[in-house]
Amino acid sequence: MAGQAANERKRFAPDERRQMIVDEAAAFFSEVGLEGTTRELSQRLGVTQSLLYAYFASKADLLEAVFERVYLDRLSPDWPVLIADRSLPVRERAKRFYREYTGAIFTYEWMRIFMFSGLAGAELNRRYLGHLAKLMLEPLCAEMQRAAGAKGGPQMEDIWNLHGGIVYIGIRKFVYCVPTPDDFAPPVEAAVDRFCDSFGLE
Amino acid sequence: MAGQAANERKRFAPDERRQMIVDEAAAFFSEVGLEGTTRELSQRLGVTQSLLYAYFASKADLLEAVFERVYLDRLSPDWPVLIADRSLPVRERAKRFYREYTGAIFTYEWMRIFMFSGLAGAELNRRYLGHLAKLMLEPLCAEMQRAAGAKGGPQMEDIWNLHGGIVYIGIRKFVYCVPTPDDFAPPVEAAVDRFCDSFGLE
DNA sequence: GCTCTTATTGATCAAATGATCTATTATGAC
DNA sequence: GTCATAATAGATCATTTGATCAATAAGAGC
Repeated sequence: MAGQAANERKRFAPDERRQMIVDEAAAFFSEVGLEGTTRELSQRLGVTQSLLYAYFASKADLLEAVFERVYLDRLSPDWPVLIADRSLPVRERAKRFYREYTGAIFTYEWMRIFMFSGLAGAELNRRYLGHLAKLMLEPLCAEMQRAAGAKGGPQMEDIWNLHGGIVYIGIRKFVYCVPTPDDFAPPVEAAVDRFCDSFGLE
Repeated sequence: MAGQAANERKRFAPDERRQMIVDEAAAFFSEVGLEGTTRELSQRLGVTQSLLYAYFASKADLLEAVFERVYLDRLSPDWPVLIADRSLPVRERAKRFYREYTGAIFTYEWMRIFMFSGLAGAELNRRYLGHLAKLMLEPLCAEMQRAAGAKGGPQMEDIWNLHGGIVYIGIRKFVYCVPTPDDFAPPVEAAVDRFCDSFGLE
């Protein structure tokens, strides 16, 4: 059961092989944590451990590549446009944004790698949250304030509360591994609805 | 700078020493993660690594003791009583509960150990969440439904949304290490208020 | 002050792990 | 088919790490 037909040496172009490694590494480290061993990863790739070091100078180097792959392009450039689109009620914009946003990040890999790296104190996490706030949440907050007018809309801390309530669904599912609704859309929309209701937003 | 006056051997009663170890272990593992080494822990205790094995059969055994110490008695028996106390409006009950609950769990140690062990798949986490739901959240949900009457109160998934929005404050602070309000009470109360408002609860 | 119990130390083992280096061989170019 | 390039394997090193055990000495009781 140890090494079956493992001696079939297959040769790949460097770019292709590199991507194979990063892909599998993302899946692997999201499962077992950032301290997963290079040996176990190489086994899952059907490849020698030493091969990893032909593509990455160190394990930290490989992890950095994983972070980049996982974080990169998760924040769609369409979302700031959507949030600023005043032809739609803010409520509808918020719903669409969070439907798409949760669709993008509610995956086993993303949720867990984000948590693992957050706990490890990765600077990348704070940078990501900073971008998210600046590009999506602060504009959303401003749009809601504008729509609320004299009634006084939400402050950023309120927006973070909305955000947290929604993201927590993913945490329950992928970090705590407890049952959640199969379809995320209904609870997400309900959360946005309640939030808008409480601020009297259209 | 290595070992100063480290050869001062101090003797403690077993119970006392055991508690010293568990206390320091909780602080240690919450910082560096569950893969922190027994050697580094023993250094912080000013004690030999082998001493740890005089009190715990294995590292897993020590970790279990840490989990127990961190989780035990976090859920106050007063809370179910508070939640069921119909001499107060549900809104007020919910506020008090979450003020006290966040006061109990919003610590560096608790938040991070809970995350670390959650990611590690610890059964203890799911059991804790099960207890929390059964003893606090489900009764709270029922009380809110009762108070809402014909208007139709929240479902459990709504309660989880309220809960998540509040807990997320602690996650931001202790896991992601990003700025949060110094005083948790205002955002917590605001979240409960919005939630109750949206369900038309007194 | 002496003795006895046992909390604690120091040395050590075996396995695991990140990393390196040379030998091998698959693949494309001609 | 032959050759040269370089992708890959295999062996190996130096640390790290969980765990064990005999030796030591701190502190209580007499």
